[in-house]
Amino acid sequence: MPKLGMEPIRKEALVKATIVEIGRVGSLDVTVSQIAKRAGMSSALAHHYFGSKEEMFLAAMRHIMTLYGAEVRGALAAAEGPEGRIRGILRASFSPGNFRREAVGAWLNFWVLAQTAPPAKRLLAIYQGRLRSNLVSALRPLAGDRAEGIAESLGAMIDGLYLREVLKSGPPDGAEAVALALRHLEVELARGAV
Amino acid sequence: MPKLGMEPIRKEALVKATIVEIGRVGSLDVTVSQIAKRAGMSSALAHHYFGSKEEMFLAAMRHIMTLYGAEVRGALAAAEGPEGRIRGILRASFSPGNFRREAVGAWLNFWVLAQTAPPAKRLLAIYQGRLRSNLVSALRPLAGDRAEGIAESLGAMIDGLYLREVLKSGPPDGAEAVALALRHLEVELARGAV
DNA sequence: AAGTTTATTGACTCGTCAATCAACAAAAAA
DNA sequence: TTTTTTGTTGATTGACGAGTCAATAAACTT
Repeated sequence: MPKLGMEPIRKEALVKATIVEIGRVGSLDVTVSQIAKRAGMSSALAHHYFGSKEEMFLAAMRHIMTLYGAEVRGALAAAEGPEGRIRGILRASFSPGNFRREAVGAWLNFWVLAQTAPPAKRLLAIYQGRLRSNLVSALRPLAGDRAEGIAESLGAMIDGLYLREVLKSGPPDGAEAVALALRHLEVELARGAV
Repeated sequence: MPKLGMEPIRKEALVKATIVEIGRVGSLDVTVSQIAKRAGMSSALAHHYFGSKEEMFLAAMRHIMTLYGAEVRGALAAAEGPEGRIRGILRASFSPGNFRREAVGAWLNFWVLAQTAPPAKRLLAIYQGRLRSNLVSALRPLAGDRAEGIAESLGAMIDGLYLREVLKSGPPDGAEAVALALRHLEVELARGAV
């Protein structure tokens, strides 16, 4: 039965199952067996490919970040002018793919892990650095030396909206989140113009 | 040796130890033994007084929220005018007592729990309701029917700043957080005036 | 004095789960 | 064809930890 070249297929299945299960249970307390079962294999195989549960979760987060990064790059390429670029970043942040329950739940648990686990901390730093740099470079032409500060507060706003998304009951509403973030931005820029 | 009337003393010690240990370990995976040890008693006694680990953690969060609530009430009583009231709420949110590492770490883990544990969910809803109502009533005279929207975005901002606080390394800096939140507010209000 | 309530803990139960291992199967390489 | 590499799992290990319990003791009640 063993077909060759299963590794990437299995890994992808595990990564997706990890996200689903963590979203379902709401914490990192999911067992490897649960994840493996959802991915259609034994827990031993999951360990075989990833070595440890933490490694599995980190791979899942890398996957989420990769998708997000691709969406941001797409939006940046299509955007016209600095303001369009910022709108693009924000819309990507709250797009249905990234702002869905499971992904946001994964983020929440990732934050917990990043407090103490160095690999998670590093990964988070990379992500935050990219977001920050994207925001700053788009803001620079609009806000000059206020770019850093605005990027900072926009970043906090985005995180806060993610957090509220996990905590609220009811269906996700990316549109409202984008609206709030955009209003914040708009208002900051308007202030600069004054 | 048993002195009577130990219950409140033990409970308080446990509540404080819970916060410290969760802050130290960074997750809810602290053992009851660790907490009990820090509080200077056996784990059996901790179970005797609280029944379960979750109950213990909820008591810790109630404690944190009580302190915060007291500080907010104090600030509101001393504040002059609606804008002063909002500033008071924000300053209380980021005061050294509430914005310290341990407390913020406890919040992060509380959010995780509130995703799924109904008692935590209820407690969070109560807290969020109070914050929202405080903000809205202070904002009403300044922003009229935009009060709800501003309260919403200010709330998200506060959560986001808390989150960033746990994640960043280095000493806590409540002052900068207040500054960011106040700027956000100021800018929202300025926009209303236009 | 006898009985009850409160405080306290060491020892134990019971369950769970990450990680490992031995073993089996099929494809590819030699 | 033998050997090696890749895929796969059931069973097991080993550790850990929440919650219970029996037992001990001091204080308070009657």
